[in-house]
Amino acid sequence: MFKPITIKDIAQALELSPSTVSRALSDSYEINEETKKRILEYAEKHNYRRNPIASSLRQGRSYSIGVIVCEVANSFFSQAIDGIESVAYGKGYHVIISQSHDSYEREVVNIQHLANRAVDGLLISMSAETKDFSHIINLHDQGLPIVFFDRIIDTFDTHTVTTNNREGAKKATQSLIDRGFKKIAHLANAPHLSITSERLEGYEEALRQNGIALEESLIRYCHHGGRIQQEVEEAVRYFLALPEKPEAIFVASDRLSMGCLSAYNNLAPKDRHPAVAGFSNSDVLDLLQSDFTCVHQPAFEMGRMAMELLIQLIESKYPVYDFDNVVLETELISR
Amino acid sequence: MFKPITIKDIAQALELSPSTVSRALSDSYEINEETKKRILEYAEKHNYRRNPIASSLRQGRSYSIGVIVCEVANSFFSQAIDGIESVAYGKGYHVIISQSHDSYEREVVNIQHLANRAVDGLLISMSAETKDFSHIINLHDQGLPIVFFDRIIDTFDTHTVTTNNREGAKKATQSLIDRGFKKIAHLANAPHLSITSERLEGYEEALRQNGIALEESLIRYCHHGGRIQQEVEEAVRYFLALPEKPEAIFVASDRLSMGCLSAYNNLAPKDRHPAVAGFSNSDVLDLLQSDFTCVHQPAFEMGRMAMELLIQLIESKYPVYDFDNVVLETELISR
DNA sequence: CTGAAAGCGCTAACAT
DNA sequence: ATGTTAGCGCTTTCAG
Repeated sequence: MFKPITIKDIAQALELSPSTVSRALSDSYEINEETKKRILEYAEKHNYRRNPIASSLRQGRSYSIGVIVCEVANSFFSQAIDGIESVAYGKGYHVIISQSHDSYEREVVNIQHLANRAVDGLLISMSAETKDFSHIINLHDQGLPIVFFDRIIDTFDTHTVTTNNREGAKKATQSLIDRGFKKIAHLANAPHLSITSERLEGYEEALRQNGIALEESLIRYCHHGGRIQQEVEEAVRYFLALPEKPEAIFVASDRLSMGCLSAYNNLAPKDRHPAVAGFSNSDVLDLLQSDFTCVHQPAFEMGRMAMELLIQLIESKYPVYDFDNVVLETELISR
Repeated sequence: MFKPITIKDIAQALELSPSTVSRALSDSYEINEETKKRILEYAEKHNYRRNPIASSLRQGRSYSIGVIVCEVANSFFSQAIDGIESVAYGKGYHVIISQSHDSYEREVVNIQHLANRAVDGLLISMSAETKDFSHIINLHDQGLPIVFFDRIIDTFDTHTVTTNNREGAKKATQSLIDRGFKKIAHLANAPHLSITSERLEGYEEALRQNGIALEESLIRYCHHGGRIQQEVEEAVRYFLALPEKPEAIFVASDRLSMGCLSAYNNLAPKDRHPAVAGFSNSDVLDLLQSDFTCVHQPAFEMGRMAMELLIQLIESKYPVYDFDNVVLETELISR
């Protein structure tokens, strides 16, 4: 029904060859300024748009990259995506976003889908459920450039962008200790995530340095990253049922904080809510609980960096063997 | 570096022609079951993936659709996207998400980008800032299928999916009246949005039916849809400075509710906060203010429907002149 | 039921 | 500085 104008049409109209037109449109130095101007003007006037599909097929590149995150409705990831896009658009790349919803199955399907869709590279933050990495390793082995951010696989030779999770967790826990709390619980993410163990370490270190004994019974994991509110509620019920209830909780993520505060709201009167500190990039969570202290990750910057590293990989003429593992610092926002 | 296997490779290996292989792979009835099986098995074994770019070029279709929303970090839109994806994946379409951040400029750029990127159709929810629709009209005139959802342009002949905004607003306002409030303000979205006038109508209707005089001075618009927190704060300051402060506010959107509650938190002691009811698909807003009554839109369903209508347009053999304007009901969730 | 051949729109090596 | 030609991988007439 609608037939866009092609390079051939322009060539015909201007009595030139398609190659000349193609070159002029990509501003090749070989083309006479005069001719170039004529072509550009004609193209502009007739609203010519390069057909990216044909171009991709010819060049073997799609100028699009895929992003896999657990969900976009999450402050951290939406900010990271903004960072990714800020770089991508500038360099002529298109960003295709895909959500795993922290489900292993959907992650596999989506990654296949994207790879299949001929993206030039992948930006991945692992789903909480994923324990088997073969679907990613396969693609990587086949030569698809991949950069991990936030939730990484450490047994993987490629660029990564993370935050200093250990230090962030330590700061958050320390802030609770400074407020006089001793019995500090930890609501953790899925155990096999990179961020989980790092944040756990920071929590433990803070306790140790303050001479507080670590109690395993005060640590609860959420195997689906809080995707299922029930698992968070169970953890909260557990805390509430303890003979010695925690005075404070260090929560590992935004989503968990949300679920945790919500569960306490439902299950216990306000005066029995513990103090909470946790990782969060939300701009509303502090409203929920006015004394909510949060560890803020530089999400935008992380997205930016990850995208830049990915483009580096994609555009490198030679195989890259030297990988960057960027670690950015967190910021503690206390009230 | 990485060279995927092609139809030609399979044809060569099996001593068949590429056309036979192609047909077998798309399960054509013309192909001998035996041959088909051989081909499918070989393809499977060698991990063949159809090159979607070549396929698109040939077929003149990309099997991808573009979605433009103001932002994904918004419960309503993220739920709508889930709905869109649920249909898209089932029908073999790919979804490319793009955010306008309620900025006219970004909306134009992104829509161009998507159209340029050869999507088969567009699912659009207008940005709050957009008053000039020519960028969309152009594409539509060129034959690009477009379906609007939530924030529509009514002077546009195509399918639309919305909620009954008037009725929803009326219910929310009525709930405030039922709680005994008489002086009810309205914090509205950008004035030129379709949803804004409809929700305003509902608000006015509820007041009228209860014999409450409409006071223009109690209505404040946020021209950037609350994208700029400052504009929300200004409105709240305005309400707080009124000689007769509103006892309750009907807020037009999630984002505005967030900003509004946040602003009150910062600007006034808790006992001076008005009751609030508003449109929202958030699962946390009620935690902010326990008596927050919200009008919930069937976001997932809206996304689903919009996508189905779009596919209908795309796959229709003949030009479509008969358009559906689906209106779904809202649900009032009161506390 | 299978094959040959053309072509989607663009680009790049190889002329000239 | 411009043109010729071939081909990316796939689909689809048309022919057998």
